[in-house]
Amino acid sequence: MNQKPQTRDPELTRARILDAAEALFVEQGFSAVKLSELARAAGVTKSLIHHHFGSKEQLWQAVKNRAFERYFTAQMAMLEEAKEPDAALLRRSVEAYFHFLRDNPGVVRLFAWTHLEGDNHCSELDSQLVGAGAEWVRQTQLRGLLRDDINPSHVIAVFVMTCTQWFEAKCHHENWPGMGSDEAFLEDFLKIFMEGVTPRE
Amino acid sequence: MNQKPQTRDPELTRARILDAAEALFVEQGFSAVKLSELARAAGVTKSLIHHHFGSKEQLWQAVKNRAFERYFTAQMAMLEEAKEPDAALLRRSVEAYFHFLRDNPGVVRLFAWTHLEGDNHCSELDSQLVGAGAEWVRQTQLRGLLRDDINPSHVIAVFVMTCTQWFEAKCHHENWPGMGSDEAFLEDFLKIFMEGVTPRE
DNA sequence: GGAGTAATTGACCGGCCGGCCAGTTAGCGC
DNA sequence: GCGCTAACTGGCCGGCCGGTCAATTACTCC
Repeated sequence: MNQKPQTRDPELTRARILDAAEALFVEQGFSAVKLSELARAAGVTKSLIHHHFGSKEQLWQAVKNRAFERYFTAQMAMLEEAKEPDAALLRRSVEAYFHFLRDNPGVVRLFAWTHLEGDNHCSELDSQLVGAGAEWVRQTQLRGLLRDDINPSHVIAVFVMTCTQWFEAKCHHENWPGMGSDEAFLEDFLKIFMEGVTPRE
Repeated sequence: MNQKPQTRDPELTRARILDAAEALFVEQGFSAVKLSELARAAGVTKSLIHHHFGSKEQLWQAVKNRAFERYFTAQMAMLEEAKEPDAALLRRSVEAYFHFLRDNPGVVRLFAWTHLEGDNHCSELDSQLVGAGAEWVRQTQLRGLLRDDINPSHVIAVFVMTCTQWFEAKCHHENWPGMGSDEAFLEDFLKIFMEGVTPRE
């Protein structure tokens, strides 16, 4: 580093390291990232990374914690904005979740890396989300607005997983014949999903 | 190697290397696997791996090609066994696919590693499967047995993606409150999915 | 203004990696 | 039986990794 005066701002330094680390870990996964490359991207030296985070592994844990905390906070905010639970709200929630993932592809990739390493630490946060969402579905079922022969957690799981996999596998399914755009797929998924969870007359 | 006589069987050697490689690559991903560990698991030396496959990267490509070819062949066989397309056949196909993935967790993981590295080579094989499946859905729609306002490829995509993500994210969602077993989830998914694709009277 | 601390740096280290090389030998064809 | 080739081995190498260490210095507190 030769241009910026060596002023001290440890909080800013930690944030820059975490930002650079997140970008590289999301793109390449833990093992493929080199600390020398990460240091360069963050504008610091490797020693400083060790000073602030201890080790590469601890930095990786910090990146995941920060990202999942952010995800949790954003989802909780959406949940708390929700009005009276009914079928229309469920539909809007699915749309919002789909658009959130579309706008945050890093989240999707981070989940995939985390699943592959068998790390279920993210459940500690998002199980509260799923629990709250399931309670919401249960209330809507009690009011007769959603069919009540389906496990409410499974209702949440179906749309969360379909949306997540859509964005994880984009490089794969975009070559399948006849596949439509993000919005076209969302529309079709909602047709199936909303019809499937609505009680029959 | 000290016990087995050094008999020569290059086909067997290649198969042993590929088997060991697949197991380790599926578990750890390309970057984290060391050739020394792989050689030990295969019962050969590193030099022999280079002799047969050229490089670590080429071995990884060979592993993926072999695995996706196997997946393709198995799915094609199931497609060709299929009787007259109707809603019951769609249901049985979803069940069969779910059980295939349950019994082959390595396939799910290999797809996830492949997606993360942005490799869409697997599309070259399975786009034929999706095309055939979509044509099958289209015929069923024409007969009035499935609702015809949904893109047939999206019908295939919805169940393929939900099933895949269910097994990829198992370590994650098994901690969500209220979640059921594999079969319980499959039952609920089928309730939603089959109701969603069936035409209303 | 000086002492002390923590932020920050650059050099260095031991370990380990992927790949290569020289050598051995199983086995096949003549 | 011999020549030849490809299967197979063990040692070695240069490069690069994660992490450490000694040193510098920004900055705070007294």
